[in-house]
This record gives sequence, C-alpha cells and structure tokens, in this order.
Amino acid sequence: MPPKTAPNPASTATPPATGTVRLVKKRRPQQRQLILDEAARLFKERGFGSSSMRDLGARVGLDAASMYNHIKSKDEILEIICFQVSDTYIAQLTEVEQMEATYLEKITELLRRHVRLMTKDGAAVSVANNEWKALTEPRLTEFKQARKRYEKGFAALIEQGIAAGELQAVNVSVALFTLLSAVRWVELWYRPGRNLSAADLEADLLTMLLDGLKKPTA
Amino acid sequence: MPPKTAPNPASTATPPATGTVRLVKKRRPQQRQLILDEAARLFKERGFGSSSMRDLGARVGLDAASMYNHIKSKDEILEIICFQVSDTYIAQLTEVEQMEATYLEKITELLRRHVRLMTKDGAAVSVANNEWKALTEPRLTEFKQARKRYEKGFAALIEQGIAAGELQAVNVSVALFTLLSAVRWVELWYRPGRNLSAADLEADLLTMLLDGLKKPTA
DNA sequence: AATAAACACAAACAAATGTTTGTTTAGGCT
DNA sequence: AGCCTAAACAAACATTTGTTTGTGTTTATT
Repeated sequence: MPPKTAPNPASTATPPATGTVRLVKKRRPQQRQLILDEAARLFKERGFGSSSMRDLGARVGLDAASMYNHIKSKDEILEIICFQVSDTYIAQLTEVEQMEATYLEKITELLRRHVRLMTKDGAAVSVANNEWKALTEPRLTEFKQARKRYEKGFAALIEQGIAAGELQAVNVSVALFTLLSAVRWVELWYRPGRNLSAADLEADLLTMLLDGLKKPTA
Repeated sequence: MPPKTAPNPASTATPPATGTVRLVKKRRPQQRQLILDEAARLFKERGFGSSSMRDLGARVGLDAASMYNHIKSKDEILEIICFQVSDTYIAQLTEVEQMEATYLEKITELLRRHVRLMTKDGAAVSVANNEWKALTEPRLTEFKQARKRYEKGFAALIEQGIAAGELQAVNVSVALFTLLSAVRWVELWYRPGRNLSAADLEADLLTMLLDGLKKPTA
C-alpha cells in the first residue's frame, strides 16, 4: 500500500509535464544540475556549514536521501561548484594571456570577463570565493594552487604593464588585490533587472579602477 | 577524587602567573575577551556554521561547557563581534562627516580609518563582513540597518564630491561599492610583519583608487 | 507485457551539535 | 580559619547533522 503522500513521479519541482511531453532526453539529467544550482544559492545565502542537506532537499523538492542518487556527498557538491568556477577563471586567464594586445588592454579584458562571469553565475562565484575554505584536503590544496596560478598570471600582466610604461608604478600586489577585490562587490550587489545595466556597470567599474576617482587636475 | 587530568586552575592558556603575581584586578576578567578574540579568529578561518563550541573551547583552553560561565550562547558571540565592528564603523563615519575638509579629503580619511581598523582588528572585521548572515533575527535586521546607514553616509560624500566638481561623474553606487570592496582585500591579505608596511599599503591603495591605475597620458 | 535501470521515499544510523545540570575547585574576603 | 562566589569540569540532554539501507515506484527499452 502506498504511503499517504503519493511518491513523487518526477519531482514536484519539475514542470508537471506528465510523461507524454517528455523530449528525447535521457531520464532526468537535469536533476543533478538542479541540485548543484540550488546548492550554490543556498550556500551563498547561509554558508556551507550552516546549510543542511535537508534544507537543500526542501528547495530542490526532493527528500535529502533522494539526492544521493545524483551526488556522492555534501562535500562533493562544494567541490564541483568551486572547481567549475576556478576552471573557468583559469581558462579565461590563459585565453587573455595569448591575445595580441597591450597589457592595459589585456588587463581590461580579463576584468571584463571576470565581471561577466559574476553577473552570469553569481551564486557559484560567490561560493567559490567565500566557502572554499570548507573543501576537504586533497581538493583544498588543489584549489589554493589554482587560485595562486590565477593571481600570478594576473600579477605578471600588471608587472609587464608597468615595465612597458603603460601603468603607474604602484606596488604590484596592492594593484592586483585591489583590482580583484574591487570586482567582488558585483557578486554581492548585482541583480539582473536593476536600473544599472550590466554593460554600464562594466564601463563605470573599469573607469574607476583604471582612471581613478579623482578628477584630473586640468 | 580528582579526575586524571587536573582541573584547570586559571586556564592553561593564561600565563602561569601562579597566584602571587596577580594584580589588583577583579578575578579573571580577561577570559571573556579571550573567548571573543579566539572566536573571531576561528569564525574567520572556518566560518560560523562550521565552527563548534568544542573547537572554540579547545583553542581557549577551556571545556565547551565552561565558556557558558562567560557568554550566553554561540549566537551571542557572533552578535558581540559583529556589532562591536559595525559600531566602530558608524562612529568613524560620524566623526568624518563633521570634519572641516573637502569631500575628497573626507573620503580619503574615511578609507584610511577603514583600512586601519582592518589592520588592527582583522579577524573581527572579517567575521562582521562575511558571517553576519548567521545573525538571528532581531539583530540581523539591526545589523543590516547599520550597514545601510554607513553606505548611505559614504554615498552622500561621493555624491557631494561629484556635485562640487572634485570627483569624476561616475555612478555613485558603483563608486561606493568599488571603494568599499577594494579595501576588503586587506582583511584577507594583510599580516603584520610583511614586507609591505601598513603605511605604504595605505598610500598605494589610495593612489590606486583615487588616481587610478592607468598612467595619465602626458 | 515484461524487464532492468533509475530514482524517490521512509526509517534508521552514528556522530556531532549547542546547551543544561550538578558538582567540585580556586581564590579573595572578613 | 572559614566562608562565598566565580569558574572549571563531567555527564548528560535533546536535536540536528550527513549518510546508508531497504523497498517500492516510475520509466525506457525490449
């Protein structure tokens, strides 16, 4: 005899396309991604340690136990989110490094992509930036190395930009972290459908960072 | 009969001043502050949700239960840390607002104090910035309001600075959050005794933010 | 229609959580 | 010396934690 609440045919969270409308797709390959997406949002809101699998299950519309058909562990979820983001960052750096352009242009382009990833995948980026400390040990070190790789590459662009006379001779570390941090408020602040468009945001942000806030004394 | 590990006369973490050297001070009034300081460090490292009272107790050199003689709850610890920081920020804003100076000077001074608080109380500032979401409800709203008050005040300085012709006419929100975020890497990066002094850091940071990174096209 | 795989749930698990209780010890006071 | 209170610990508490197991249901494929 079935229990009082009827078992969930295809998760109450998914559209009520009851069988016939199903496309040629496999089974429900979107369930895993749904879990990951919702986890990113939850972890961003509450932090990894303060988020329980039951909380997550409730959001996904699944019993906590059911999610283990799609993911291996809570830790694995965090790993996937963090490395998906860091891999993207590294890829962007590598691409920009190989561009034919001035250092100032390269830096601008890297920042631009940085911001774009944030406006597109805000929750995941936020988790990768703030919750990576909760990674468990083999992966924790890997993540730190990826981070370092990105920072070194970015710092090299700044250093060369200064050497080439394109940039002011500030301390390279200060410049690096100022740029990287300055860009991070986007993840806290940006919401699609604000009165400021993503494009305007990019423009103003780059103006501030590269041209400075103070009016040039004409 | 005492248990195998002798009970802790004045906490093994405190210096072994065994009785006679005690000053005229009350009893052990520093235990509470020790707990709060260590909590700030722990919460910064591991996050509030991933830090247990037993972890904290181990660091302080106290049984978890013993700490309840000094604090009311784990939540209270977070509250104290967060509001001590936000109160300081608000106080600094109020002081700077009342200074006789140009808007650019006021902004510079506010940033300077901001950075100084970070280099002095890094752990607490970090917790207030990153773990405040874990505050429970009456205080959570209060904290958000304090935050908003600070942001509004800061934004007003920028707005007036632009109106007075001292600053470039960028979007005020973008400028505000860029400045506030740019300053936050200090909490992640600064450690006393690095090759970069706090003073040099301040100088380079302000140069970058106010004068920009790009070399003025002479 | 039958079969096998995918998947959802209920129930349970051990371990870890924040906190309370009861008791003992330590140190300053008269 | 003797008291009183602050403060430490041990033991236990009720939950909540992440995860496993067993069982049933759904779905794609034959």
